[in-house]
Amino acid sequence: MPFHYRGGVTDKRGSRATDRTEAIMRTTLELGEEIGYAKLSIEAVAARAGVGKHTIYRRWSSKGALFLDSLLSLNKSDLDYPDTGDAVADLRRQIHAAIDLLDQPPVGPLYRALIGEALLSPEVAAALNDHFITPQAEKTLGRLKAARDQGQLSPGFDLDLAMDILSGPLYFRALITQKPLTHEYVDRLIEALFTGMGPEPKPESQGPART
Amino acid sequence: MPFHYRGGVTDKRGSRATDRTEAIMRTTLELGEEIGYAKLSIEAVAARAGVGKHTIYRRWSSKGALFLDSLLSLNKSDLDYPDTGDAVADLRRQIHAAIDLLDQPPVGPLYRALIGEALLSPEVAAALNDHFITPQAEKTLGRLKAARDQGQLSPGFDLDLAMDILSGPLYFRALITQKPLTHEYVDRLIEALFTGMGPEPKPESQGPART
DNA sequence: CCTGAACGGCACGTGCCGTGCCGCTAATGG
DNA sequence: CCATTAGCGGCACGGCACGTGCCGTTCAGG
Repeated sequence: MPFHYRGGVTDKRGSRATDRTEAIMRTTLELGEEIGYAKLSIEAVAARAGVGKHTIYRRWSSKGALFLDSLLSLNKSDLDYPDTGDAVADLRRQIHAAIDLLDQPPVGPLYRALIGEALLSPEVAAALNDHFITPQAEKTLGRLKAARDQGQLSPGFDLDLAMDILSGPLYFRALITQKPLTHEYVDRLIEALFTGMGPEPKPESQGPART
Repeated sequence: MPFHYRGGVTDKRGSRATDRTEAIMRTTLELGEEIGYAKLSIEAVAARAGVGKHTIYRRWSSKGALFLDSLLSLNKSDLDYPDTGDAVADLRRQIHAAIDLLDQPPVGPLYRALIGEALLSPEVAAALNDHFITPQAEKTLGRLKAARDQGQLSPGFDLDLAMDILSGPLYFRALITQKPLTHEYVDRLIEALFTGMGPEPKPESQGPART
């Protein structure tokens, strides 16, 4: 069931409506993979899905809104965090899972396009933040906070900044410089975050411990 | 003079052609600020600039290409790096200048839209990388490399990773979470990069505290 | 079974795209 | 100084997708 900005919250729609909704989103992803988001048109989705354009416009206010819902409908597992007691290991595992999902085909290119659309459309940006970016960040922040409360991180640990340093470089690579995201890169990033890349040469290279 | 993907490299165009080119780019920025990039149309630019559509299409292959050139034409100083001998201070100064230019109106919203367009158009993405992202990164890498060669950084210092950690969080904030970029934030980021945010409370100093 | 909301199909007006043509302008080279 | 010619503004065109209106049909809930 989509977030569909238009359409009431009541949602007493029956099975027929649900069928249409799912068929439209499925077709959207299908066409999106084939021709790319930029060339995607609501007319084409309607035609292939065997649906009237009204049926789409009744549910979504724009191509971006439709695409956002379609993509998020894939995010079944929702990238939930493990909590094994070892915060760094949990972070590592979760971020590995995130890049495997979000940076690889078929989702990767579509997610990339979705962010592009969000940068051009404030409505899509707000919806993307509310329904994906923020919830995801909350999970990371929650895990970090638990670690701090358990004494695994210093009391003054800046959760938000750590969050940015964990996510920022990944988005920067995926969206801007378009270099590959690998597990190895994530590991280097995490190590750098915790041990620093100090102006003075580091005493020991490997391991999370420093000094 | 624009990069204009179409149009020969010979460029024996006279002053009239240059006048038109500059007028078009000026009008593009003007209209872009007024109604936003998304609603910008080449027809509207042509009309306001008092120019035929051909005159635009002769120079640029797309709205994105025109917009890219128009924006880059503002980047006079090119965000050149100082080299005072203190690498960290130089980095700090340069990044402060960068966010003052790129994240504040009028450039901020336009640059944001440009990246959105780049995420939807491979051609624009390639041109943006070639003409701005990569050159800018090279400058940062060059400054870091000089610092490493001078012994201010450890011999094994990962230049590329440091580059990502310096840029990534800023783009992440500006583009994704849409939180403000302040000099104070940049300072915290730089400190975290070099000193780390260690898993265990740091022995000396009071850690990467906010302040 | 009945009723009404939702639906598919079709058509319409609108806006912008990218291109072709036409007559003019102005920079260039002899 | 003038002839040449590329570049130019203006206009029109076909094409496409948008978003909406209408009409007859379908189907789920009462």
